[in-house]
Amino acid sequence: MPAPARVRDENRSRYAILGALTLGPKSGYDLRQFFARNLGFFWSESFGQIYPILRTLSAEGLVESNADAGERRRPYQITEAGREVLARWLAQPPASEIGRVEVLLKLFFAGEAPPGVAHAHLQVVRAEHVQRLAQYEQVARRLDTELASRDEVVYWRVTLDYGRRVSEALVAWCDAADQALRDAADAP
Amino acid sequence: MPAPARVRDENRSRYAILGALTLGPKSGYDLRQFFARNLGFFWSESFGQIYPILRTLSAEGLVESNADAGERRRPYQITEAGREVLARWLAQPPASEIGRVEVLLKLFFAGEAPPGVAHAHLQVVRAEHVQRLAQYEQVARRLDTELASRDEVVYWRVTLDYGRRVSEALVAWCDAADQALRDAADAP
DNA sequence: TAACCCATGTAACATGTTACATGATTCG
DNA sequence: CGAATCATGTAACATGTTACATGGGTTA
Repeated sequence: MPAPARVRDENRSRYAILGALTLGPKSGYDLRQFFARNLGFFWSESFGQIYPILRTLSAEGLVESNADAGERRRPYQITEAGREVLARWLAQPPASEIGRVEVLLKLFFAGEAPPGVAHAHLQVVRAEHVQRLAQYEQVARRLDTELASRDEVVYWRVTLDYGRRVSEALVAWCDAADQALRDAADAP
Repeated sequence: MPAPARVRDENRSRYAILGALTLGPKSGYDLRQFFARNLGFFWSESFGQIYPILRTLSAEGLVESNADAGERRRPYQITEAGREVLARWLAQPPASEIGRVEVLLKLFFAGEAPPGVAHAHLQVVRAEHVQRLAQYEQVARRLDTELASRDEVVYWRVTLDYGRRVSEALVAWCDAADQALRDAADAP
């Protein structure tokens, strides 16, 4: 018998999965797609997390599945107990982000790198956020049409707006930073 | 004999430590403080990482220490080989950030939470970034005075500016999001 | 001398991704 | 039928934090 995959209470992936299931029953495969398609830039889950967590959530009675083991698809749905556990977590103050921003590490020490490296990195970051902004516009259109009537749409718009504002700020930052590097190179 | 702590080439903490050592010799304790004080919002390292990594870097000849084992302080300095390895890493394109933003997860599913939760979360985030902005101003003053003459200061300013712009964008986002939630509550 | 910071280090745990194994189904 | 995709699942690895153990130095 394999050791039961212990999953602590604080594990955020648990709650991400419970949250996704409030929008309708989903299999492990569906969950993966849900995160990739709807929250890709802010959250992701891999199969290596999803399947074990679904099993423990099921053992705890927070989700359930009608499908028998071995069946082709095993969609899970959230239980009433699961909704309560989720609601409690949602109400806790959010942990502050202590992100590790690789490009900033590379820029901070860019004096050790060949010249031009900082500029190249800024171009990469800029292009990425320009592309994100385009994708956000697609999502915005969906929120204004097919999803506009849903109660939760205001929360989804707010989430989207976070992404838009951050990406806009970072595009502007890339431009300003590039200019600052040029100025410093001109007047040494 | 304990199994040697394997540390892969791609481990970013290695390079963060090498980078910090380009600014002068540092012990494990110093390194921890260096990250906390200078890069706290963008990068952090814990002792559990620092000490084992210092040992492997030393075994690889990328850093060295004059102190004997057991001495009170063991400051390490980067070697020429270390500088080369670091420079190679710095020149690689930065990995794109696939951050997991807890507050966005909580807002996305806030329809499942008691009313008022979203508002409370936004206030927490707002306060945090207002505070960050104040700290950034302190750093800005140091960059304009004692550190102004250093060659690398332009890179440090750029790093700081990233933080400023993101925090400013997020304060504005909190205000706008709060307003949007109020509007939605008024006109249901 | 007791309390507190400095400093190094380890072990246990938590969390997460990647790569693989396996097989069903669909579609050209 | 062969290739691609759907779908579940596991094992190995990578990375990281937290909590603890240990002891030297400083100062009230």
